[in-house]
Amino acid sequence: MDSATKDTATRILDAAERLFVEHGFEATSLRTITQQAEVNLAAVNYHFGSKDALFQAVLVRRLAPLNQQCVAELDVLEKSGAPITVEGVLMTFIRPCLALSKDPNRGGAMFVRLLSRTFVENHRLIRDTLPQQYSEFVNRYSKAFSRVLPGLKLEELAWRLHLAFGLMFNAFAGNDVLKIFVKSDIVSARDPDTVVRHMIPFVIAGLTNPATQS
Amino acid sequence: MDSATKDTATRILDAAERLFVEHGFEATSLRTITQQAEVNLAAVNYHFGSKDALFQAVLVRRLAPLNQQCVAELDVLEKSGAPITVEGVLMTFIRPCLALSKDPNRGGAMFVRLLSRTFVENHRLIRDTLPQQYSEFVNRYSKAFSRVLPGLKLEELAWRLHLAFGLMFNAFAGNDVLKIFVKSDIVSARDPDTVVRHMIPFVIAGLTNPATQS
DNA sequence: GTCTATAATGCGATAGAC
DNA sequence: GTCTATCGCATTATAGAC
Repeated sequence: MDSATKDTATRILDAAERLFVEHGFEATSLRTITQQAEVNLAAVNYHFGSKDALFQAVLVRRLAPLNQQCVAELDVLEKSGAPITVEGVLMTFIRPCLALSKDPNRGGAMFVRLLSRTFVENHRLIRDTLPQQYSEFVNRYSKAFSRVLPGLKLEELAWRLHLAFGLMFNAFAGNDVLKIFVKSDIVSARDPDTVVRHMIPFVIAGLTNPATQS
Repeated sequence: MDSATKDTATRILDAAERLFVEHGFEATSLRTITQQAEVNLAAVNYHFGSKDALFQAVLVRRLAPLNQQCVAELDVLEKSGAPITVEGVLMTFIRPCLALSKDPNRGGAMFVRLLSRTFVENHRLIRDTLPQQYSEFVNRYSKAFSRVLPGLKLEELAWRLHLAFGLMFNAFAGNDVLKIFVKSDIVSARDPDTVVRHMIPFVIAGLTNPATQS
């Protein structure tokens, strides 16, 4: 669908998504959003009610489907009867994220970065609304990983998942700035396939590591 | 030193550090900063020149010493003659960060979180000034890790360091929000010792992992 | 160095015509 | 649904007295 043919609400969501990830929520004004979306300033409050509500709408538009896809992939895996591995469970999360990252029409790459940024910003809207959205996600992945990592204590498993998902969102976000820690001309953190190719073995190694700090 | 006896510039730096990490740069006003610092509003522009310059001052106040400590620890390790391991190199980075995280007088925990947040926010001031500050840091750690991870191609090493340092800053930041991915009542991401205890084996496993994605 | 007062600008939100 | 105009408020920054 061409940009000019999208309705006003969608044009606002697209522009807001792009600008929020680029400059952050607070630094992005409704005036800039409506200007880039080529709609009237008052349209934001007409369609969404407030800037906060717009932010929430930007998130749930893609988060709900992404969430459902992950759970659906888990369903398929668990009902397939095939032997379930750590990599298998991991890929049910990575595949939908990767698809989102690579789909320009869905503004995917933007959104995954926005999600990562939103976590770090610890935004008030997210603290309240996002945990509910994710309760099934958390429960399903906790159980799935505990099945394929049976040797771990509950606390150890929780910590490894905490670190693993943090790493993956960070990597998907593809921040150029982190490249200052390595040769910046070697690592191109923006190509999703390359990111995932290096991310997977690193995460699996961390999750399955037999050693535990004394 | 008691808070009331600190000079104006220091009081401003302390308040700004705390508020920037709590609400972000854009969402923190000079009015709030000067109010919490119990100094006059005009003092910020007198001592620092602008809000941007204040932000930069907040960062370099702790970043420069932290940087030097890491390099100094690397010096000690490399001149000790003892066999150098991945964990040994890693700890030269983790120890100063951990010390900073645990020193309340240095506002340490606040600062490490601010650093992580600043990376993700990809702030314009950081894109320009921070890479210079870190050029020696990057060179030293690149060489040190290539010595203890001799089997890796240059690109593979760069990616692992990219992922490892991203993970560590993310973990040091101790964002509560990431806990929604795991049982939130088990993982207490705010105690630096606990974070490090779980972080170290995970990172080492990822760095030393013999497997490479086909 | 510290303060008051204020300039200059931008913000989110809304009223009301069409 | 869309638009103009504007309200009320907050912001950074500065001028100038002390």
